[in-house]
Amino acid sequence: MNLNDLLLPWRDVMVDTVRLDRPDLSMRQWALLLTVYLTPGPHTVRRLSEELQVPKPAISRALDALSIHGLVKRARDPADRRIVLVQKTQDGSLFIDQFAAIVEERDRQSDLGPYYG
Amino acid sequence: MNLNDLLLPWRDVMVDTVRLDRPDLSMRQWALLLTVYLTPGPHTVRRLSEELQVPKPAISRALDALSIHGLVKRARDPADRRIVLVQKTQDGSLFIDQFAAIVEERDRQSDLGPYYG
DNA sequence: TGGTTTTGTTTCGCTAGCGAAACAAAAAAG
DNA sequence: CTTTTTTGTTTCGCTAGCGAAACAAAACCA
Repeated sequence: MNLNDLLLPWRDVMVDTVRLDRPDLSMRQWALLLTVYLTPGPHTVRRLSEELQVPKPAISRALDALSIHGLVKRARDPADRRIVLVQKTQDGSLFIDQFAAIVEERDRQSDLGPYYG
Repeated sequence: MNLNDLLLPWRDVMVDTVRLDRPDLSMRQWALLLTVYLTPGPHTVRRLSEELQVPKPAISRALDALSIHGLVKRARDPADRRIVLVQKTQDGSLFIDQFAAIVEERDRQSDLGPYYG
């Protein structure tokens, strides 16, 4: 598999996400969002900070940004009220689905090859 | 194909690129970089602006950032000296190759499935 | 109870990036 | 020549994001 076949879907998806009007997220915010939606929880600030290898304040700020767009929400752990549990939202699930649709479409195009585009 | 199979490689690659120390590029800068390296040229500021649907000054600034990291270079078109041709560099090619290695590795992991991780 | 640790947020000074508008340089048109 | 158009950069005021350090609140410990 050559470089183009491998990376072209990535280019296409990135260009699509750059183009669209919707919330333009930084790479960190994307990584955080996808982690919350695709990997098993519970997702706490501490765990996210360790997993992404990003300082806690940066996680906190990124959560602010994602929350403003309604893509995630914070909830205190009732068993230990220091802990913040990062949770999915309906809007966030929709956003992820739309992103998945872009990825799927671009993957499909790439699989067909240039002669069928 | 479910949501996880489709998007997990994306999450993993984004997390990897967030983690690494090397130049942390914005989504726009990534889209621009991959466009220059993966699609046929010549790449002018105007064409990139139209293709990414991003204002020209934003392209110009993104090129500044990428140039500082040595990932692309600018060259005036000798035939029409208004035009700036955006060109690949050796460092940029290396950077792209490293990114491709991450994508390949993550795709491979995903193809094996969770039982072989 | 009074320290200590853990967890997450806020503040601080700073840098990078944004869109709109103004600008400079080169080429084209008249 | 002298406009006019094309191409890309710079300036402007502003917002968002950064890491380090300080901070607040809850839980733990002795």
